[in-house]
Amino acid sequence: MSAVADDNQNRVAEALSDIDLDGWFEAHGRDLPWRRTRDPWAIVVAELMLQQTQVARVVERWHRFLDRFPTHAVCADAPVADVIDEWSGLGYNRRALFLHRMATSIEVDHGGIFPTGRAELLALPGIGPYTARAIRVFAFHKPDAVVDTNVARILARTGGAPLKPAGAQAAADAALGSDPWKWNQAMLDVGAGWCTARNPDCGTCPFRGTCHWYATGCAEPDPAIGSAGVSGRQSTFRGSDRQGRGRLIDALRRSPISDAGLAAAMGWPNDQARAHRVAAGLVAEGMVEHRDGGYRLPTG
DNA sequence: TTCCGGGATT
DNA sequence: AATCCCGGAA
Repeated sequence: MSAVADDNQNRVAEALSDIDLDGWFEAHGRDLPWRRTRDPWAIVVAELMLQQTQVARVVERWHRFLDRFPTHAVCADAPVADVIDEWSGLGYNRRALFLHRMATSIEVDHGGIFPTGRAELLALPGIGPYTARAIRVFAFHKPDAVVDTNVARILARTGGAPLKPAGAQAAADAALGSDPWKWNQAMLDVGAGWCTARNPDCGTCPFRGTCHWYATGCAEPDPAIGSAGVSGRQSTFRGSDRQGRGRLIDALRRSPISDAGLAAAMGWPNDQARAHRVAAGLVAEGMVEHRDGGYRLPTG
């Protein structure tokens, strides 16, 4: 934690520390399948999926993915195309690529042993500050506090004011309870089910007695808006490069596409230039191969 | 029909 | 700061 914690961080830590989150979790926490394992591979697969897909739909896909790639070694030995294929419908397909590269790195760089250090985890493809801490606490019971957008929203609201980037993580670190696993899972559940972005359920929230925003009658503006780590608005999907990329990857899951068929596959039959530009980006990322006059998913 | 969520990367 | 995906809610 920061040595120069400001008043807002201190308010957050006090507001959170007054609550028995472990007890709350026992009574109200969600019983999710990835909470029944401590296998780091199973947990990292869940965390990557949860970065982009809602819990209800991840459950089935998590089981299916692990049936096909039960260990990082199995995943590393499989063609990248198989992992991208299994990712179908989940969105943000490059995370399938990251998962395959991660599995390979664990084999090649870590002797097949899943690393536990924050720096080693951060160096793995697709793992950032949140996921590194999530692996450490959910697989290895290390005393880390995770800050995703849900937790960041709780921090800002309980303190009653927006936090700066360093302040959000520091406040969570300072508030971390004696059972880090339960504390973090409880925070994620409160953020997802009570302290929601729209229409928060303050009446039954475990923090209603200590939340500074609730004490003000939830006065506008919502302190979570613009606070560090809280996601904001996003660009439209319709007509975006992302949409064309998604269409191409989906087409390539079925069969290779010739240069001549590229624009149509991406949904831009009248814009060859755009199709080839966006496809070139996918090639550069390693999501797609271009050879023999066509595009295909990478086999390596 | 538009809006919303979600962390990592460049 | 912008980009990356898709389904479900509003």
